[in-house]
Amino acid sequence: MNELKNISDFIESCKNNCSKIQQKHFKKNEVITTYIEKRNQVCILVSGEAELVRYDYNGNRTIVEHFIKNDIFGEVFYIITTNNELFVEAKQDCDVVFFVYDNLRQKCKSNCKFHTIFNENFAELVLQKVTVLNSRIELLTKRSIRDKLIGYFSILSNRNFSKTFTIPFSLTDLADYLSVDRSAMMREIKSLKDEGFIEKKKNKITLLYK
Amino acid sequence: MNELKNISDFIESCKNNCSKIQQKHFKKNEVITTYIEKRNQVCILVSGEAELVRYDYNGNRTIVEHFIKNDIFGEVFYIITTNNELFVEAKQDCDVVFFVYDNLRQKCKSNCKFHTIFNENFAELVLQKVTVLNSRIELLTKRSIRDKLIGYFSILSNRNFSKTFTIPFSLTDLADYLSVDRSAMMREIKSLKDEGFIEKKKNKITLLYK
DNA sequence: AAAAATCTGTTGCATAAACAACAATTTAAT
DNA sequence: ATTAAATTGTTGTTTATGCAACAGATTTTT
Repeated sequence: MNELKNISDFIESCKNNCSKIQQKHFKKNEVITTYIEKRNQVCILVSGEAELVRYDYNGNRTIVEHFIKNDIFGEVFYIITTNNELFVEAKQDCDVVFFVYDNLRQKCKSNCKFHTIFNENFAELVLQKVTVLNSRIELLTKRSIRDKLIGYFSILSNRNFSKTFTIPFSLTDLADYLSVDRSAMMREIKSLKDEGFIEKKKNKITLLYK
Repeated sequence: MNELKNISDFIESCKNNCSKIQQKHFKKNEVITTYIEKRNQVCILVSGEAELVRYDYNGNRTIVEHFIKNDIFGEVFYIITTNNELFVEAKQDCDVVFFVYDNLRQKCKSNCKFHTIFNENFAELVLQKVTVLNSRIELLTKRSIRDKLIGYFSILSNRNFSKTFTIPFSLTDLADYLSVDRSAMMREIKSLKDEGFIEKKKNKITLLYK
């Protein structure tokens, strides 16, 4: 079985091979897709940065997921219920590849490279996604803003093999990602600094404990 | 491709076929497995009821996941970081099937039915899990206890195709599942009743809106 | 290069949620 | 059948978080 380390490169290499794949370019702030109807769409971020967001009736914005290159998303991963208004927004200019899950699973008539290899690796990709989602649930179930911050910092620290790391988005976005009020979060970050748990220079954090 | 509607039955039908599968019985309250080392274990609940729980330093208990028959879980689905103390507890007497992910993916030497069919369906199973996890994230990102309750009730209502449904665990457990304080949740349920949004008889809820 | 927009940092105040504690009820164990 | 354990329902008090608002810094747009 071929390992699919870099999906984007792989897709690039066989894009003209399969007629069922579509690629589109999006400018910053454009809406890439919405999760409203159930079309079983699968999307892969080939370049750029995007977020799955939700606004509630109070105008609270939640960053449900944050996507970077090679990330896979789309409605296939959701049970659509009417109370959700989810859409994926381009944070930077993006290239996105679309295809439909049903087409993917059925063997392509032309038996193309894309379908064969992708099928072989799909389970692994989805499994990967499950681990990410589980970490996210870990975070969201923490009871206080402080615990959420510490948990999130710990994930970034592990991912970076270092006590120092950079928060991959703005603090405003971080609050929306942790699903808490920004000013309350800022206050908590300040306490963590004052109490000597962390050091912070712009978006660069250093953990001072353990 | 064979559809894997009922995993437990399928496993039962080919249990003696493959030496790599292990089945164990657990009594209520026993610990089925812990997510501490990364052994890539995959578990399937063949019968009974179990929960993935975490206790934090304050003694707060969180029900991270709730498993029923045919649910699939295990460390494969987690990135292990030392701050987590996750374990799966039997809520009722359980039968659980264990195997290792690496063994699963490699074709079994004896080319057994289990490996073949399971492999074919693994992506679908994991995809299913992703949708469940995404719904859970949806819930947990809601900003208030009230919104979490309404969101959860809405999921149960949809799943049941009815405005009336039964909460599948105790109210104490529900609070641990929504990751909120029980008494605060009770107060909120009371408000929902008083304001005429819901009706409640024991664990049976009826939605009175929309 | 100037203007506009967004993000950061901070604060006072309001309020939702946590904490703590207990009685009543229900369920499980002996 | 009785005791023990767990769950439910409730409430007063405390605390953490949300809300609102603003000034200064930074980034983006024109």
